[in-house]
Amino acid sequence: MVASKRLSGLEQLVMDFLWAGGPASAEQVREGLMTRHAMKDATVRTILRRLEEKGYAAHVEDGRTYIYSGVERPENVAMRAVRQLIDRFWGGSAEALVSGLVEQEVIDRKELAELAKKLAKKEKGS
Amino acid sequence: MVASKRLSGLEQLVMDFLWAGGPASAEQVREGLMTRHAMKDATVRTILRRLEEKGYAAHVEDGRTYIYSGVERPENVAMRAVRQLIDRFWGGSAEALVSGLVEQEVIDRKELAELAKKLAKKEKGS
DNA sequence: TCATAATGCTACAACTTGTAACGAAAGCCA
DNA sequence: TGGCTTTCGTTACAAGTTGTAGCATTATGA
Repeated sequence: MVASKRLSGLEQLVMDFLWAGGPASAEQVREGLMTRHAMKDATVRTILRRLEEKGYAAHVEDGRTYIYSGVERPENVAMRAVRQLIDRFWGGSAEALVSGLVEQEVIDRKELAELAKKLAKKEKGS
Repeated sequence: MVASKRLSGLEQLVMDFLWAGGPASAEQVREGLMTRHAMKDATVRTILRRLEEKGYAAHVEDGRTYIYSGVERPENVAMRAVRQLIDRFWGGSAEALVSGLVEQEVIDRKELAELAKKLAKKEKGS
């Protein structure tokens, strides 16, 4: 199943935690997010359950404990999100997005040139 | 005000229409979206009103008719969305996003190189 | 003045979101 | 072995969002 439904703010927070920190139990998630967003035990569990329902997370059992992790790698989720934006705003052209990044000075022309060069080399290498 | 709240599916559809087709009356929006999503007159109006509340659209009056249009240019909205993704998934590095686009073959190495060259030239020109 | 067109105001059921209580089962320690 | 603790399953619930629209009001032109 492809994780495609939208995530709420809290759901995003939890997924980010899992993506950044790797697999974790409900309690570990709760502790890890403590400072940024305090929650009761039951609340974290609800969020994790919903993330499973939406297809973003899954768990394996370690004794009596559920260990949750992201189903897909974040790169894939991220890329799907970017593709959607490209389709919606740049008519499907990734080049147009890159141009936009340069025009809006999110990325520097020089750096882009360097990067392009580096990536071109990499091709020969692989 | 900065349009920052999330848009629902239908709200997105309507904004896309306004962005693509320029300013339009409620009736024009309804007709324009007819095939993709039929709605009663009152429904379109509700959506347009909500888009105004959320700061995405605004209207001017033409006689008794309201003409709606996007408050911000789509490029800006798009770029903000992309930036958010970059922060969330690529730790704020636009370069990392571009690398990802190449790795996932959303954009071709050669094309990127061409584009980078073209953009570098453009700089001198401007 | 009467039909028409456009807006304003209000409503409402279904779904989502954040928050959590309560209870059951399963180990662990005295 | 009988609680105490941990962990999960089930259920709830108010507030907000979403899609959908009815009805009243007000200009406007014939």
